[in-house]
This record gives sequence, C-alpha cells and structure tokens, in this order.
Amino acid sequence: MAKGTLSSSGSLSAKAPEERRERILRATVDVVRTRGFAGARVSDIAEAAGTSQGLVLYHFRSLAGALDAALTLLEDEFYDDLARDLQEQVGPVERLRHMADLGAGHGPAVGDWRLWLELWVRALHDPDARETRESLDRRWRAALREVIAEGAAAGDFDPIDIDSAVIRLASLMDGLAIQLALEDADMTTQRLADLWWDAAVLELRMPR
Amino acid sequence: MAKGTLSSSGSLSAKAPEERRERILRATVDVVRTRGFAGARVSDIAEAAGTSQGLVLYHFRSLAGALDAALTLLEDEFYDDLARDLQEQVGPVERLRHMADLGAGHGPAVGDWRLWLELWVRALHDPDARETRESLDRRWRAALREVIAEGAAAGDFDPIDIDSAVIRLASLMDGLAIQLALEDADMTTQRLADLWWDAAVLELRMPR
DNA sequence: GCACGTACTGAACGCTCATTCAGATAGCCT
DNA sequence: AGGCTATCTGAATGAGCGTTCAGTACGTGC
Repeated sequence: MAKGTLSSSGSLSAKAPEERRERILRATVDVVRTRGFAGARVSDIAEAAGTSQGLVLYHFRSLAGALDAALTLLEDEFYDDLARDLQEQVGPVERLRHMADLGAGHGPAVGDWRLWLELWVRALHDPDARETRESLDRRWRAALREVIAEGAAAGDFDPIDIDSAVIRLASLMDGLAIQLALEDADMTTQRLADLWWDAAVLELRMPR
Repeated sequence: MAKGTLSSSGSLSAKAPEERRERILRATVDVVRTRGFAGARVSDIAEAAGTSQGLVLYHFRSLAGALDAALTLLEDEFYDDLARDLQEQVGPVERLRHMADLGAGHGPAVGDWRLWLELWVRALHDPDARETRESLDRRWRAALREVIAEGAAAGDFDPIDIDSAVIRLASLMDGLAIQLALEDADMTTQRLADLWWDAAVLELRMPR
C-alpha cells in the first residue's frame, strides 16, 4: 500500500495532465501552421493531439484560449531559441552570418514563416496577437542591433546609421521570408540567406 | 447591347444593375480591408453596400465568388494605377523616387498594405489568391526592374547585380510595409519612403 | 393587354462548429 | 470503505452564417 503515493503508479496516463496539456498545445501550433488561425477548429486540434474536443476546452477555456496559449508558447520558444543559437557563435560576423541562416529556417520556432504570416494578419484584428508580434519583433531587432553594435565597435562593420541598418535588415528578412513562405518559384532558403547576407555586407560596409 | 434605347426613363434605379454590382464589389473590398478575408460575412458586404444579402449572392454566386471578384478588381486597378502613375514621371530617378512614395500609400489600390497582408495569408491556403498575389508581385517587380534597367542604361544607377537589386528592393518594401500596416509605433509613410530610398541609393550605387 | 425575364428582397433552411453538460474513471484523504 | 477532486469523454445544445427560395416589382417584346 505504502506505494509511492507520488504520481501514481502505473496508471494509463502516468503523470498525464501536464503532458497532455503540452501535447494539445503542440497540436494547436501544428494546426495553425497548416490551417491558419482562421481555419483552426477545435476538432482539428483534438484530432491532432489524439484527444477529445472536450479536453481541449477543459485545459484551455475556449478555442481562443488555446490559440492564445499557443501564441505565448511560440513567443517563449522563439526567445529561447534565439538566445541559445546566438550564444553558440563567437564573433559579430559569425553571429550575423548565423542570423541569415536562422531566417532561412532553422530551429523549431525561429524561421517558421508561415506562422509569422498568420501572426501578422491576426495582429491586424486581435490585440493579443498584436502584442505578441510586437514583442517578437522587438526581440529580433534587439538581437540584430546588438550584433551590429558589437561589430561596429570591433571594427568589423561600419554602418552609416545603426538604427536604419537594423530596421532595413530586419524588414528585408521579413520581405524575403514572405516569398519563402508562399513558395515563390525562385526563392529558396539558400537564396534568402545569400540575398540577406549581401545586403548586410552593403549596408554595414563590411570590408571584403 | 449597343442599341440605343438605353436604360429607360427615371425608374428608381436607373441603369442600376451594373452600378449596383459595382457598389457591392467596392463594399466587398472595404469589408476585407477592415474585417479581413476570414472575417468577411455576406451580411457585412450587404450592409456596406446598402443592399440585401440576397443581392450579393445573386450577382456573385457565393461569398467566395464575391471575394474572388474583389480580388481580380484589385489586381486590375493595381496594374492601371501603377502604369498610369509611372507614366507621369520623367526619368528613371524620378520614377524610382515615385515608387518609394507609391509604396508609402497613394492611389486606391497600390499601397493598401492591410489588404496585401490579407492577400498573402489567403494565398497560403487558396490557389486563386496565390495566383493573384503572384501576378501582382510579378508586375510590381517587373516595373521596378524596368526602371532600374533604364537608369542603369542612362548611367544614373550602377547596380552590381540587377536581379538581386530588384528582389531585395521589392522585398524590403514588403517588409517595411508590414510595420506600416501593423501601425508600428516608429513607422510612418514618410519614414518608409526615406528608408527605402536610402536603400535604393546604396543598392544602386547612385552618385550623390 | 399579357407573358416573360431581370433585378431584387426577406424569410426560412440546414449545416458547421464552439461550448455545455451529464457522466465515467481513478487517485487521494479520513 | 466512502466521499472528493481532477481528468477526461461523447453527446446534446444552440448560435451564427451561407445559401435557397418563394415572391414582388418592373421593364420589354408580342
């Protein structure tokens, strides 16, 4: 009897609740990725998570609640991914180079441009989404600015105006990414990374 | 149709049908602009057009039909606006300068970036929209390329690689426009035009 | 005049979907 | 054991919305 007490012995779902919740969140992100915010149904999420519709509504209070939770999950992961990824690189040039690749689509949250597009449009109509995307954008730009400032201080870059350089390079990434997300015939991850890098070379007046 | 006779005397709605249809189309665009594709309801359109729901479905066969029609209206107007606007300008430099302003939001169809965002996301899921946006993009980029080529031939510009310059400048415009559409605190039409123009100066190596 | 097609309306129909709810199951506490 | 709560399910509910439809008004051709 004493039995561990703890989290149950060998029940069907072990310490299920948290894990289940997590699964549903992941499923929500997946559904948004494929069906879009507008096309996401509770039944899609339930099916993707392998649970009942009821449970989705039990854990989050509504469909909107699940979507919001997915949004903040994304936000957190984006930040973690970005921070970790950049820490691995050594100098400013390496970091910037790495950012070009990040945009081209690595990591689970960064570079998932379909999701980004969806977020932008949702931000047009939903205040929560607006805040999330603003926060994401701020973070991304702050990281970019930091790398550039670091490089400028080290003499690797010589931008005419840091503020403008940051905005332009961040915007260019977004613009290029649209074509990637929409599967434009002549846009690949490689091409995106190259185009962006060349722009950075120009913009930051990097010595050859 | 030629037949004179024209439309009757002074009935309530004069030669209404065509005018009515047009009004509904405009209303559809308006609704998409404010509510988005996903949020557009037949009743919204009817109300905005000052007609009954029935009539919307009578002229277009379905809600999707109305949205599609609005899409092609947009496409046509975009093209006309662009062509007319650019013809008014004299040299390549003037034309390019004017394109910066166009992006910043003039003309009824060009520069309406909220609509653009909506179109992009719709293109993720709807083949018709995908084609429309591809066509719009192609036209815009073709115009840009023409201006740049013209300027390069005249010695006003000296781009390292025209293809890359076109893609980057077009993408940058899209990226900057996102911030404008989302009403980012530090993005205005003026700033967009300036940022883009400066990038063009850099990218096309314009002599001061 | 009368039939007829076009333009148009408002009410009704039926379907999809989020949300609610009445349980079922199983651990936990006393 | 017997309640109590957290977790979970499948069916029922009901609202919202696209589409259909029966009907009105009106101009045109005969």
